[in-house]
Amino acid sequence: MPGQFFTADGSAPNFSPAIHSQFLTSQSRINISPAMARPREFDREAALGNAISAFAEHGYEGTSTDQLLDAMNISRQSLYNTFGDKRQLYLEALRTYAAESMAEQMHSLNGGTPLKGIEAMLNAFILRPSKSCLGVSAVCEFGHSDPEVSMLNDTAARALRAALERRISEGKATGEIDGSIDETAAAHFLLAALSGIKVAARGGASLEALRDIMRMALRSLT
Amino acid sequence: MPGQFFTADGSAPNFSPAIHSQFLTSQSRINISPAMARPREFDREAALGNAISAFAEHGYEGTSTDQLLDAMNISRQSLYNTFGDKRQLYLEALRTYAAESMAEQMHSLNGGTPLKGIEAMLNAFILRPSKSCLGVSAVCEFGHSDPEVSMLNDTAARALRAALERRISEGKATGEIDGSIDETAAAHFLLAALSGIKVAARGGASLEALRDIMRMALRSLT
DNA sequence: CTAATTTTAGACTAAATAGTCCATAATTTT
DNA sequence: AAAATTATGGACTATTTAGTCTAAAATTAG
Repeated sequence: MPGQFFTADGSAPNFSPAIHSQFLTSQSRINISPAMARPREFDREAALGNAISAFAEHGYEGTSTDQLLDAMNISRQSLYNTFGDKRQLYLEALRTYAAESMAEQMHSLNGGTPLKGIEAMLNAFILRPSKSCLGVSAVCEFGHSDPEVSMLNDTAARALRAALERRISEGKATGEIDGSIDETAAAHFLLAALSGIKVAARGGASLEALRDIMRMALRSLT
Repeated sequence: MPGQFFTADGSAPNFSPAIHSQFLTSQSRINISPAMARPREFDREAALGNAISAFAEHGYEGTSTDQLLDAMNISRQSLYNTFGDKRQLYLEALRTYAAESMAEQMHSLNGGTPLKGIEAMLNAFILRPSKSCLGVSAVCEFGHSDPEVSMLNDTAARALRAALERRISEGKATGEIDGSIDETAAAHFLLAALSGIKVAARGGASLEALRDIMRMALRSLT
């Protein structure tokens, strides 16, 4: 099928344009001539997941390209061909991490009653095997000095706060959450409580300590 | 006065042994021979303070020696003579930052009623001109992978939690804080709330948002 | 099979980085 | 004033880093 979009491993073309448009010229993945190329041997998603872990563990500046190659189990050339450069890889890692963790959090948040949903959202992180969060890492490393990084973090935070506000309103309506609470304030607070849990976990806090934090945070809603 | 301890600028000898013993051999600040040397022209504390700001703003890996020189306003040689190397400078910065912020927090915490003290402690960070915290930065950058960094952070956290527990007990006794609250859990929570405020501030949250977080955190105590 | 194309591994490059060295200037005791 | 000593600035070095290039292997269409 000449002229068709193509990915080596047979997976979906995956042309989220915001992500990949920048690579198109240099990679020219559009096939015009007849002969096909050797397909990619590694799993792009898996490699990206390993990059996410590496960056979350050591930060952007603290992760060398050699470390990335090692963690991702791909060759140097594959990294640059597939992900552009270190910064583009980082931005894609952050974008992907934000999307994935957002999906998980939304899923937890929207299950059960409003209060149970909020509890599940906080608890989801506590139950996670890895205790490092690329989002918090990025905020701490860059503050709001890097516009692209900030944009990704701000967008994710805004979406999560909006979802929290909706759930809090709902909880107020059912009486599960104190009617005098301001939704915006509570949403800010719960996001901060989640960050607090993440920082504590990153510092080596016990599961019991993390549960303490969660329980006390929930107390403020009733 | 031969054989006497000496600091160039006439300030106190400042031999907190835990801090400086490591430099003694390489610096040999003990004066035996008669002639005196040129005194240091820069203010050690001020230079260290600037290093703290630089590290807090960009992290350990993200701050180059050139950036440090620039921020501290000293020469390359002075940095290495006075502080050892980049890592020793970082550790001293972290140690000094921890001591100073601990002193401030203790001061706020122990003023007024227990609840007012806790509020003042949280509010102290909100009111601070600089919104970056070297402690949180270090935890996020290194997790608990670096023993020396971890030790400094853990010690500071333990001390602050102990102080919080005492104040919470006091508040329970006076009835200002709900008697059913577990001191340890509440101390864990308040420290996490402070971290949450710091991460939010680092991400560019408004003062109003930070106050929201503080108010909601205090709500959980009553 | 052959041609076309891309992956992979590893050599290579240019820049940045941490840390050292050296000559000069400055300061204090004798 | 002279000697001793140390701070300073800048040149210097060795290492690491991000990123490029090359050559061989692999894979698929024709």
